[in-house]
Amino acid sequence: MAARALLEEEGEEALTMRSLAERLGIKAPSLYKHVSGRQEIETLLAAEALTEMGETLANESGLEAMGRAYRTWALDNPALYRVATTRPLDRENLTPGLEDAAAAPLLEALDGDRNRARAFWALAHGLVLLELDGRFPEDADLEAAWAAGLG
Amino acid sequence: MAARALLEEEGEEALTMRSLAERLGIKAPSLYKHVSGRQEIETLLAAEALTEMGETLANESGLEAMGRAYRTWALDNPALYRVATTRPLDRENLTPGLEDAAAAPLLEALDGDRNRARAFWALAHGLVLLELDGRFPEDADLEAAWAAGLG
DNA sequence: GTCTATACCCGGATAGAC
DNA sequence: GTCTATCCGGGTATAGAC
Repeated sequence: MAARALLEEEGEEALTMRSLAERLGIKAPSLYKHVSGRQEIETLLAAEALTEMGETLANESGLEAMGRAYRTWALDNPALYRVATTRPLDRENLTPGLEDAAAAPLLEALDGDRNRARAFWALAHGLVLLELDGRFPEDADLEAAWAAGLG
Repeated sequence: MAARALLEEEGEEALTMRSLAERLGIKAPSLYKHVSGRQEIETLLAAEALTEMGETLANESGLEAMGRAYRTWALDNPALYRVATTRPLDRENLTPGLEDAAAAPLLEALDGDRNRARAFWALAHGLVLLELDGRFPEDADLEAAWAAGLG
């Protein structure tokens, strides 16, 4: 989708109906013939991101590898990561099962322990967001922080 | 500060120069005689939040108790929590040492292990944000997730 | 499906009078 | 330290012609 490229090239706030239209070579009002509004675009983006993140984790074995893959994906797609994870999900307009499918690889790696899966997700989410927001000192050894959290 | 009450009563987006002025019974342009702009207000709020969070953790012993206290503070001050933690810190305009002071109690509880302290913070931050954003299922046992992460 | 025109709302910030 | 008047920018979305 064009929205994704716009998001990553110009940042989260640049995703507006006007700039998206401009990128597509049309005028903003024309967008409403294709989507119902901004919310729908964000839901589509979140779905795409969740699917990709699930696939990424499915390719790894072991918590350490999954953590590394999670971080890499997020740092490679920071704006999309935020759109997909830092706001309430519009579950009513999301393909049923998509959210669970994205979480499945991790849950399997943890033998179905949902509490540990939630804790792992939160740890990874927190580490990624704090890194993206520049909250750690410049000289912080983030690999070591990940290792400390997973150990 | 009046900004804090506004934030918690009406949400993060309600913190505008106009609405803050209205709450103070003056007009928006008058605010600029007291602060340089919106950024300064956010920095003051972040400083207040960090101080309080540090004090809150200083009153607890043990990681479990600190986790509980962290969560409680964040859920009691969700909008302020976000202002203070989900954006880059304007360190140049923050009292020197304030950031370190807020982190000190946790660092001490972990015998100065910065990596474990960063992992703990990230875990707590992730759990809080995912909870605030409604990302966990309604029936999720979040106490158990916290316990799983700290165990 | 695209356009133009437009309505409507919001925001941060400044100038200059009092 | 407050006001009024204003500038300038931004956003979502609709109506109606083509």
